[in-house]
Amino acid sequence: MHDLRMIREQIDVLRDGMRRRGKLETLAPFIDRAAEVDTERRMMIQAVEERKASRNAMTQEVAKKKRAGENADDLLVQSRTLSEEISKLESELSDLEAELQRNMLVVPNVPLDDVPAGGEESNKPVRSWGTPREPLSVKPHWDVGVSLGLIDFERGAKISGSGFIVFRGKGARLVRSLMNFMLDLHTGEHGYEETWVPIVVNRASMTGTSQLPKFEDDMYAIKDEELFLIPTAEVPVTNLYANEILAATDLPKALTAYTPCFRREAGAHGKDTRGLIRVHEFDKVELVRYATPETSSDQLELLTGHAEKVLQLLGLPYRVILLAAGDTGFGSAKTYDLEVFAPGAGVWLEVSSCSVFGDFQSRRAGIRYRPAQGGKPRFVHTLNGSGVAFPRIIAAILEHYQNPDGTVTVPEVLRPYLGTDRLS
RNA sequence: GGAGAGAUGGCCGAGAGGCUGAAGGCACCGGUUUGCUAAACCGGCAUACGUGGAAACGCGUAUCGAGGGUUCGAAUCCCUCUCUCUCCGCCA
Repeated sequence: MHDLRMIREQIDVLRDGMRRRGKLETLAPFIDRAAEVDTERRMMIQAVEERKASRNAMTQEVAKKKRAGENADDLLVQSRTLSEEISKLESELSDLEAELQRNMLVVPNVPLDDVPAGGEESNKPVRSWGTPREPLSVKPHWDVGVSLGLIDFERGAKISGSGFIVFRGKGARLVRSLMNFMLDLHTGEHGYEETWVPIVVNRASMTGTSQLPKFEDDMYAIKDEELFLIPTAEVPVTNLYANEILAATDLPKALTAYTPCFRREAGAHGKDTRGLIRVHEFDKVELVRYATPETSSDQLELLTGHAEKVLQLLGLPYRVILLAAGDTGFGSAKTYDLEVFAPGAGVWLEVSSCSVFGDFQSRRAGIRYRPAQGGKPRFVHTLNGSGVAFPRIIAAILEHYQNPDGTVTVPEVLRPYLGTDRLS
């Protein structure tokens, strides 16, 4: 955990941010307490360091006397007393730091100024692409997927549980095709470096990208190991440069990764859970960018465009929603959701969430860069977005491309990967 | 899983209780000099926190894998953990 200090001038910014999220009432006590603790902490640091300074002086003096063969017993006694005081004050100091951190870790990021205040109802459609089919004019994907032999829900539930999916035949190959198509696009056309990362990470990584401590219940943990299954490749990929200082010439840095993602979805039972809409394990290609503070807003537009490109090439109608402050994720400063229309289920499905985090994650994870003219290291800004999540894309394909006879036309870009132009 | 060795600045590498934020070298940056390049020489070159300052920068504290301990004092001694390497076992 790197840098969660309360900067006194920031209190108003934090409070305003929480107000726009509609969370000021619940979070103000934490912010106010953090500010108090921070003041105490600074005083404590001074008290400790004063004593250390005089102890150091004594130590030098002792060394000098010893070399000169003089007696230093009085200094030894004084120094010992000082050391006892110091260790007492230091333990108080570490209590204060723990308390500061506890308070700050539960405060979400401050939304950017152009993020609408309010909750979900204030989400703002930004643009849309393509023409959706008539709602409920086709069969839902859970019917077609099963009847075409692409998805085996029962056996997924049998071997793992509800919300775990088995794809078979062309269905399985479709998953593989999506992975290759998306990675090829992002590495070939959009300049991302492909990475292949662990899907099990430690607590520090989970805290670095701000999944912890808030969302521990949403994660699968490996018993007795302090390891977690990742809910998104954002976690391992963003943490790749944790506690490092990058060169200015490294920025912007663009990384992509395919991974499975694991989410317990605690408390989400019964809501939009049919078929492939909400599952515990799913696949996703993720886009991660590191940028300078000056460029991060533009980088969000760029990254969102890269995710949109996937949907355009797949020919799936979608819309882009700017999330209101209250609906924006914990660590995000601004988020665009990409939703595709699934005409069989009759719903818009979020397939990507593109966010800029400012220095919220990089402070926690300690990701910095050295500005070009050799200045002090600064925190990078981090961004990420799905590019994109598979199951809902598969749902959309099975519905949007469904023919009257129940077969499904394969989007052109996938044909080379899937080896067929029709699922039947 | 068992046995052993190790972890020092961007890199290499000394140091083995006090005078070490850390020798020396390399890399890098600035300068001098020499037709250019190169070389030589001189200088600079970690991070964080606290504090003062408009700033330049100053002062203090901490940091030799991490955390604890011993000691007046720890890179140096002790303990725990993590990671790396070698050998053995097991294994996709």
